[in-house]
Amino acid sequence: MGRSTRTRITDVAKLAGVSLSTVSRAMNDNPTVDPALVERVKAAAAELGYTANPLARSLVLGRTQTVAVVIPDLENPTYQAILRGLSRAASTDEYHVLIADSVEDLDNERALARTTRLRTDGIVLCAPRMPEEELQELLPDLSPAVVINRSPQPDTPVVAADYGAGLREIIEHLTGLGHRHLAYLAGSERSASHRARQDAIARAVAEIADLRIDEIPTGVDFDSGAAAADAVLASDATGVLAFNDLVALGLLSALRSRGIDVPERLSIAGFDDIPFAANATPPLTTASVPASDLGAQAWQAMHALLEGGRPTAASTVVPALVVRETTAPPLAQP
Amino acid sequence: MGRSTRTRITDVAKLAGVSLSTVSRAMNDNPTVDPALVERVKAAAAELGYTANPLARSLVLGRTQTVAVVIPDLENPTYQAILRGLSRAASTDEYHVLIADSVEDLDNERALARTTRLRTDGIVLCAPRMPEEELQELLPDLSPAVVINRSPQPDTPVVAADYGAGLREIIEHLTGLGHRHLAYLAGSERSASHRARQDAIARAVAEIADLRIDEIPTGVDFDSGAAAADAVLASDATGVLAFNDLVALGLLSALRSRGIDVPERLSIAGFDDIPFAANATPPLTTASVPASDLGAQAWQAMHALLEGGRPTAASTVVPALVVRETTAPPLAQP
DNA sequence: CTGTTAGCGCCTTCAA
DNA sequence: TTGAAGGCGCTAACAG
Repeated sequence: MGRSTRTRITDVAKLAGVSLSTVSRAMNDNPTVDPALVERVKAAAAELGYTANPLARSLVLGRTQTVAVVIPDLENPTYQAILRGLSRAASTDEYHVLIADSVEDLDNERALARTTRLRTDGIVLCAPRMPEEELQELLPDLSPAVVINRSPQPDTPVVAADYGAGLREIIEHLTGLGHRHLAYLAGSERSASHRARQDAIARAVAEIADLRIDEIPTGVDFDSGAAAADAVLASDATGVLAFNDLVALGLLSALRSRGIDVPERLSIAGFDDIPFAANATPPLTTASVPASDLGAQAWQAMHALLEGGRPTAASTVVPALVVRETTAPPLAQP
Repeated sequence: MGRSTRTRITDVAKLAGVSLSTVSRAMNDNPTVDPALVERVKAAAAELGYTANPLARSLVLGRTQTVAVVIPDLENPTYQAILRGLSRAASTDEYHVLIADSVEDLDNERALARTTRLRTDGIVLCAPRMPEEELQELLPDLSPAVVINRSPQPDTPVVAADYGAGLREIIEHLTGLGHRHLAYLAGSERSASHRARQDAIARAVAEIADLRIDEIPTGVDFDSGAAAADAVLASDATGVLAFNDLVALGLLSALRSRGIDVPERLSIAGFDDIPFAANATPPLTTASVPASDLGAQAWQAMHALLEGGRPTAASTVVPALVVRETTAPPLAQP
């Protein structure tokens, strides 16, 4: 790099007065080299500022020390946290991360996964809205791969948050406060986490007396949440289960600007516990998904695949209910 | 990838009944190939699902179609936005992004920059707190490189937000409202943007009658802002210039929980316009730094370096004042 | 323990 | 227009 062409292994060999294979061996700490030579070689390498060209090594070794991460949207705090956890964990093991943001474009997603995989040793796929069959068709071509937040896969480790369990905690919190009519602001219909929540809702409705939960199709971002305010009010629900914190915060903001008190008039619970959830006004009750842990665990699974060779068991993280100030008992009915 | 070893160029050659050089030429759309052969080769390639191994190409072509991005902290919304803008712009030009999060570790930062650069065609360095001399020593080894949010560099394009101009706008906004005693919550002393702001403050104090601005060492995150509440109150300032939105929001939160009204009792202005600034309560007045544009422009500069060969002029983005509801005229003095 | 040789998979002169 | 041969920079058998 820099101005002239980089120094190669032969330059070091020449300076140290040995063959290039000795240099290679010495630089890789191969024990079958005379310690005196090792020293001479390393001195020569240091003098020339030599580092082996990683590309050439990759080609011959068949590994790049790099993994690809495909993320649907770098703007979403949850995916940012996953990326961060993954990136930091990987760097601990001296691996690099190639990042691919599909910008929520499903077609793009497959292509990106395929092409980035070619440049790396493995891929971590975070594609919550890819149809299941498409995923199953894609995964064999991607191996070794790790998948985040999807249902279990045949030959691929899955690292997922248990959205159903998290939602159940929230529902129990609200029913415990006395709520019997809730609204669920549904995000993307196609996501696995949405299905997990629907299951949790169905079970809760079956198990908890008098409980009713209306589903309101909404979206996944702040503006969607704000836009759902009228529908929420029309539903007469006394508590809201938002698809995620962004939606909850959007709804919260829209309600406040209409002069509607939260939690007095309406309780709101989010999901994820993004950084600002705790700093909202009022602070948001939510289920905390340790997204950066998800990323770190995804790396552990990938690392096991890469070094160990055998897939680890699927790992699940359970969101923790965080009760803050957007939930309270419902108003006494007249 | 997948189970067996990938198909190589010779497999395609065999199936198409041509030499491997013809396959190479055909796949790269070299015009000196018989159209009939091109078709036959591409059909064979398609049948085998062949794609040239990017590693091998990289080695022989001397380019990886990848750039490295070094970021001090993937948790910071500004850097996230820079990464996002950069990543999306680069993918438009068919480039990949290798990401390196130095986790605010300065030693790490240099090493990371050097090693990731070896695997890529160029590097975008976002290292606001690296000492200037260290940067100047490092950059020649990194070329081609682009630097974000630093003062101009000898042979390296710099893409920067004009923090001084942004702060000046905020100061004028506040003095226009009648404030004459402000507090500046300083972030990291070593960052270039901090120096730019100090200059802006010095100029403003010299030019605007009766204006006084106290500097309070604070920090760069939410908690630092919250922790500065007492110092701010003790200063008797009527308006606050926060180092960034995180600090402003932290201060805002701490003041509210002490029952102090913003903006009635104290005006607060942030900096950056991170996603939640608009949704804070009250919505935060700030200077909007289009961080994802910064990232996109950094890519443009890098792309020019990579393809064009010559550095582009330094580009600067000017933050735009966004007046929301945390600033108001000061209370009339008794 | 060290040097020579053969690739990793591909692109690209050089001849034909 | 096509094929054969060399080499990108490195590692790993294979001899010595």
